[in-house]
Amino acid sequence: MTPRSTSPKGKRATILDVAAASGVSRQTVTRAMNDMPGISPETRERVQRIASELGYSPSRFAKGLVQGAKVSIGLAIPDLTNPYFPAFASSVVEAATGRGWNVVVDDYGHGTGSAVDAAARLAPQVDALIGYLAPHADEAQALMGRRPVVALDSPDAGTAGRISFDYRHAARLALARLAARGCTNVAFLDSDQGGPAGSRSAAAAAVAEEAGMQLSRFKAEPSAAAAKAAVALLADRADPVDGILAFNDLMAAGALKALQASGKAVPGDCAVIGMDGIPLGELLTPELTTLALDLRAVGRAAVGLLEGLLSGSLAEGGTEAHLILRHELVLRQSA
Amino acid sequence: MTPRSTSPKGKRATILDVAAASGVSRQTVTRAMNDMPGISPETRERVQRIASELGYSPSRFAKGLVQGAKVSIGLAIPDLTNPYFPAFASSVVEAATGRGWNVVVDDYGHGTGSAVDAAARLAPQVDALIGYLAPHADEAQALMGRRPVVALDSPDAGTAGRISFDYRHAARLALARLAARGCTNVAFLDSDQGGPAGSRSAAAAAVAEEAGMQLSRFKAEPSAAAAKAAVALLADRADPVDGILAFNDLMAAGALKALQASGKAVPGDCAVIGMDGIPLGELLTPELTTLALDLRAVGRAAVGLLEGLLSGSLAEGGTEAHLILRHELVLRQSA
DNA sequence: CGCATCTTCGTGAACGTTCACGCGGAGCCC
DNA sequence: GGGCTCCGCGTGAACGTTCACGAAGATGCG
Repeated sequence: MTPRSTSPKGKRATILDVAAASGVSRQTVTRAMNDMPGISPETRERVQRIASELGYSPSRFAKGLVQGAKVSIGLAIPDLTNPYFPAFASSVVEAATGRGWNVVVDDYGHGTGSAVDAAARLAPQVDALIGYLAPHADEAQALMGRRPVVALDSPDAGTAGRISFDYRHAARLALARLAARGCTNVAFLDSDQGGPAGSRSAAAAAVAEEAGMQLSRFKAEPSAAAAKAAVALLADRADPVDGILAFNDLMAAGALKALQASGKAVPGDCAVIGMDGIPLGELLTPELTTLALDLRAVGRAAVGLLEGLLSGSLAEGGTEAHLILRHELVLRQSA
Repeated sequence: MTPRSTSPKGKRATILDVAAASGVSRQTVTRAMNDMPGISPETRERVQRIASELGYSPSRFAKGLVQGAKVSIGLAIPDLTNPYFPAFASSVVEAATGRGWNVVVDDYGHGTGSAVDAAARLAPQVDALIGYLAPHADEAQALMGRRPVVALDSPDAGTAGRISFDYRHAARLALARLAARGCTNVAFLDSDQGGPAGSRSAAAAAVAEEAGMQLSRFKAEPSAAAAKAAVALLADRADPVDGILAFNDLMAAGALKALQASGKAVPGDCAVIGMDGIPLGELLTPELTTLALDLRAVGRAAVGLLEGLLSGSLAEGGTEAHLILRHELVLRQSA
């Protein structure tokens, strides 16, 4: 098949190998491979054929070194298994691809790693970083040096860019809805992770206080299974809750399962509102009312912010590179 | 803050800038940055401080060029929005990270792109490729040249590695279950995408024929919403189906919604079996019986295969680098 | 003191590619 | 035929880093 096959284990073919085998110079090989002008069609085709036979593919390092790199960004995500993050990642990848950038993904959720590990892995590989980095956003920025970092949900981080969410606004929408339904004993089903997680429940607590509503708080791991177990305990109490606002849609899904298992009607006996608006919500029974985020907008915003920072058009200390997005209440069946 | 700050728009600081500012040579800077021996603690610390002040971060291209690259692999995925793929991607990322590799993700589903576009974007950036590439796996391998490609669900592709699934086995499990439940009018809810998609329905048809079962076939886009719409039409027919085997879990979820909307009991009036075993299935009502894949095993297998191909320990033409995985029937409520 | 040894640091070379420029020959016009 | 342009192609330089080696000074030992 291959006339002069380099040994499978030997060094990769370089442009010089191709040049020698073709009887031309480096530059002509370059012209052939990159479809540049200044080369005869026959030569181009011959060189391309020989390159293919030799299994030559140009070194991305050499190319990047001389050409000034294609931008590649890192995406640090806690857990691709939680449906929220792929939805977000998808929009980031789309926006980045549209700009001709590529995306290196690191999921630091499995194992015992933290966001810092992900940042450390990504830092030598990328020109910029987007990620859910709390509570280690500052360390991540340090690892990246001058290169821009966009931290999500870390409103107080010292990163070049930030995207956070107006949880007060979200809590207001949700609690108003629950109040309108006549709920009087509402629980916030919180994540037991530290970090910015707290801001969701803190906002809910503050808003409840403002509104004179009573709001209890329960914690569980931010997974459907853990939420289900936690709500199962909750449901059998003497003083049952009649409304649940969950940390995220996954936990809300677990809550629905638990309520259903204990024979409670949703939203009749207990209304449930989720948070973030992942597509999963529509498939549940009953369909999940949720504080939805325009997930594609989040990704677009993150990449757009990064673009501004990379190009330097956003002043570094001057204008705030801090976007605050708002949730919107999507009414479905569960509340 | 920064004594001699390079202008925000100026070229990035190089190792020479750091060397000059520190009054030492390139090599000493290298030693300081990489924690190599042969440098005094004071010098090391001083150089590191100055490097940090200058915002210096080493060029990954220059580094890769001289050191022989860190492996980075491409992951081409049709649609991160479909929960199956993140589940798969997650395990690939985990396995790759464990080996010190990094993963460049390309989602070619949004927009009008095909797997070829993804491969073309990834090819200059990576040392190897994993992906759902059908029906263009061969073009992808061509774009990658000698570098190994592991194609999933493309059993006949000419790629260096392949991972495919024993759909006959899966169909046998599912149809046997439906038959045991007494279903006599079973439908296969198929994806309308071409490619290897066909092999799922073809296997089901063949197995049904063997078993003397009747099996009709309906197509829809492989999304929950489209499946719901398709099944809604199905449900009102004179001769209603009493069992549905779906192309994937997402379509099965849509089917559940449609049946529920038309007042049919699941599994009483119509049993439903999904395919692939994504976590979503457990959250549905009724919980979805499905042909589950060990998703983490799939990712591990793909990365492991790639490792063998990269190291050359798998002969190129000799032993088959083709893994065939089997689904397993997970009984839940829907069938 | 003489010599070896260790520590600390610097210099040439190399990695593989593209960019800027230069050179020879063919064709054209006057 | 002289000069011009255009086509096809080749040569030095540069990108930023690390590797291999060597040099200068300090230290130790007999």
